[in-house]
Amino acid sequence: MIRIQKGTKDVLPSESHKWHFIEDKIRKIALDFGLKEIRTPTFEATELFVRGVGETTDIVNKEMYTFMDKGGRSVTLKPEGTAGAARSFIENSLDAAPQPTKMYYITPVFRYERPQSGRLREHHQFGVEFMGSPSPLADAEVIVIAKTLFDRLGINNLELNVNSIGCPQCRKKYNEVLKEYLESNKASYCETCKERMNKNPLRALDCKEKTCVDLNKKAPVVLDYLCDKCLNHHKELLDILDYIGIDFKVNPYIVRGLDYYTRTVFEFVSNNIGAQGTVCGGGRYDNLVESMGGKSVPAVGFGMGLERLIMVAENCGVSLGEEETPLLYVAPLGKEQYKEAFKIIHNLRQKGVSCETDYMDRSLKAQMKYADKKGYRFVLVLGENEIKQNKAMLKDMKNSGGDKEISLDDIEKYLI
RNA sequence: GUGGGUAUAGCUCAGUUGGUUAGAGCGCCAGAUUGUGGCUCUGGAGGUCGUGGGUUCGACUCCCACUACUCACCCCA
Repeated sequence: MIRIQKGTKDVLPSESHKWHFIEDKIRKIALDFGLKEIRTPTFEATELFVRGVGETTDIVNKEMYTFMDKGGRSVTLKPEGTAGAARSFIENSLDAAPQPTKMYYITPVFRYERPQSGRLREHHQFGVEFMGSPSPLADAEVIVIAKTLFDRLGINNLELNVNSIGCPQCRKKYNEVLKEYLESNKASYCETCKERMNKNPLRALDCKEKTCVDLNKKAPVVLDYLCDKCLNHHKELLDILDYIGIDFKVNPYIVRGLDYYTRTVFEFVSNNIGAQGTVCGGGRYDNLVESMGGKSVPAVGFGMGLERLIMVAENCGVSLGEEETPLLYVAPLGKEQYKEAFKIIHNLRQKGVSCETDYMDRSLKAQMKYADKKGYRFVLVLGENEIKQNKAMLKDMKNSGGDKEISLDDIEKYLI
């Protein structure tokens, strides 16, 4: 038997309705917020992600699905959604349309990692990208979009963490000070933090080791090193969030693992889906479009892991809709009635009625069981007499008193 | 890439100090006076006990290796 690939998942017929439910909510939110969907290819030139996501990131260094195609091109399965959206924005001159450009997508993304709870090699993201506005109102609206989805799904136990990592100028200054502090306490930090000092000093602040946590309490904080413009941007965002009543926590330790972020970074975190608790992560990326060869276009966005979202919903008892059930099951009694049953359902479907009949050659009793298990609301029993008289009993499966005799000519009128 | 745990029916799991035909519940199929679902009862199908070695008269059970799954680290949604 050939088995499914490591870190990938089937969405089975019994659970696909959950995805439809969430996708419907997302599309409604897109309408409410003025977002249009963008669909970019599943694979792109490897170079796009190397330059977009950042050469030093783990995603690019060890997690990409990269291969040579038959024409000798190096291509990569998208490891995130922003780079492709930015590429398309530039390539199609989307800045020629009224700005800002507000886009969303629902897409699979691929990363070669060791799977664990809440982490897959192929997962799906709902992403939002706002291109063209430097305003903290754009940051706020992006955050509100994510929050609105959680609210409309009934998920209310996520914590919003907000931080600013400044622009390249103030971040550079901060990185030096931080590195100095880390180095001066190097002996006391854990092994992984010692490595982080060179690779990505900010990450050391997020360490969970007790000794590191204690040391970090005295470490310099990014917010103290922001330039005036970055600090104002940050303050304005917090002010807006406060003003409209969005709960959040300023968390100077949150750091995103993609190089393109500037200023605002944020996460919605859950504490009941295991170690990988970040359901949504995003922030501002004011330099990405320009660095990829476009104009200087400020932007802000997020990615939300849909598998994680479903885990959160299920772990806190939130319903993700119900399986849709069809309307009418037509049960033929014998060989002579099968063709007539098939014709009846054929005609009803032209009128938009969802219906089904048997072709497993089952007894009436077995057909009744089948109709019950599949959740049919009505069953029409079709025997020799019924066809002769052009009348049959319509059985109401939910309410046994509701059975009635109907004409076979206008069945659809009786299906409520 | 590193560490821990697990592997028996489609699913969830029992299986005694190693003992001969490997079990249960759920699900699936069929039946309970022959044209009526849900509840109940009866029967049936379905397993080379993850794979390969080893110990033993005998291994689902003990040992080793491999593989897969899983949780965690790193990192990320």
